[in-house]
Amino acid sequence: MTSPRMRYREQVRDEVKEHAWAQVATSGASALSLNAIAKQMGISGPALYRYFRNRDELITELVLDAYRDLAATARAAATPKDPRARLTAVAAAMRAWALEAPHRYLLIYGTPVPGYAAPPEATEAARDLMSVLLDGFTALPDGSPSTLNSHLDRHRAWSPDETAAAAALRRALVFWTRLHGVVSLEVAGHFTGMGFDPQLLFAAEVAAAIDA
Amino acid sequence: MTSPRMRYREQVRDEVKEHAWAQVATSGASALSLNAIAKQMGISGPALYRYFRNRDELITELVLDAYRDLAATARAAATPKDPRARLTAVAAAMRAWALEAPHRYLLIYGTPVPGYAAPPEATEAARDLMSVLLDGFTALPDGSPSTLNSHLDRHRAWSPDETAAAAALRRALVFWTRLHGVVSLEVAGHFTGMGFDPQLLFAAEVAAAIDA
DNA sequence: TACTTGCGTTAGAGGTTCTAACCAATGCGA
DNA sequence: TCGCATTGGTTAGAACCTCTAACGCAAGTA
Repeated sequence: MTSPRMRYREQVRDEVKEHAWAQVATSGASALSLNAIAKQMGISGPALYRYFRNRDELITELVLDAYRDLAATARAAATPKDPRARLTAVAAAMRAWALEAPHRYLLIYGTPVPGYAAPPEATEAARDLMSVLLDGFTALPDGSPSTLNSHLDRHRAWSPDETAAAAALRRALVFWTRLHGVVSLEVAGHFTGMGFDPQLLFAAEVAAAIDA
Repeated sequence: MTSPRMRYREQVRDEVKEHAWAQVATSGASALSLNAIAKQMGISGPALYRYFRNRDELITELVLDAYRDLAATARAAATPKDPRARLTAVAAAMRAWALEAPHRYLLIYGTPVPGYAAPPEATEAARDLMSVLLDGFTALPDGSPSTLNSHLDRHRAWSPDETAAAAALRRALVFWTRLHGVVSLEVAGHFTGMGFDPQLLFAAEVAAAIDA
């Protein structure tokens, strides 16, 4: 099924994406230029439109790749048997992933392009990530009681696990938002100049979220 | 000191900014076009360069205005005597401010433009905002003990209040990151389609942060 | 009243995305 | 093995964008 043409096509697409990532890393997604990528590859601008319908499609692919990579990274880090240690490891892996390439994280969680709708595959990857978190919390006692529990019990459409306890849903959600709170401020540079060590704040928040 | 020319200049600058805000709200900051603004104002493109050195300078002004407005909004909401009620009110006001104009919030806390350095006035406004939070927590008992406290006590350069207790610093910081965690995901649309009510999650997180 | 300063203009350079039209080469079916 | 459709490259060009240069008019100032 993989005709030589298909193979070549995939190869070129990958090469384009590689250059795109390099450009995103240095100049951000908003400055991504198909023309510049073409020039780097030694071909002429419009040639790229044989491989990507337009700039948005390329960016969408990058977003999707990032989503899937983050989910895979989280899942790969979930090795410890003890749920607490597992969640801690997952959190650390996610932060490391974000710091490794800040703009990759921001491509997912930063300013969205208005009018841009995330493709279904993105929500799928998001669910996959959530299931890693949920897996940790279902193996843990309920945590402190919360009025949120019953609400989430009634609105659990987003949950990757139909049978998960409401308390686990709540804690996974909170884990996510708190982790994102610290990491997103860190990668966006809002801590620079403040003087403290973000790592310590992060660790404290993760520990608190695990017992929330 | 306000010569008629100065007055006119300020008036035009304000009008430009108004159009810029409208454009940011609908198409995001990355799509902001000086040319389009000029056309809307009935003048020709390059004329705007008499008022703003370049596109970046305009955006910087928008960012600054947003920063100051957020800080002022938070301060204005800090009316209740009871510190808990005060912090709750401040949090609600900040969330409302974000939801009122998502792109205004994202202009501050979203994806930063690489190579863009926040002007000193921005950090000033950030400190002002922080002082509102700090004011709430200094009026509250220390909360749960944390290893972070001593670290922050040693790295308190960012604190608007020299004499604030380390525990208050920690809790203000945590309040900020948690609030941002929920609000930023909400305004970026990451909760849409999940089905639950972000308001309830927010309220729960604020309550938890106040007692952190 | 004379003059400097500031604000507007158009022209244009150089960048972008993306479409249209064309051509060569590649791989596939007959 | 040959013919041909498909694919991937090309250039030209339209319609945007930012920003500079050069110029002229109309203000406020001395």
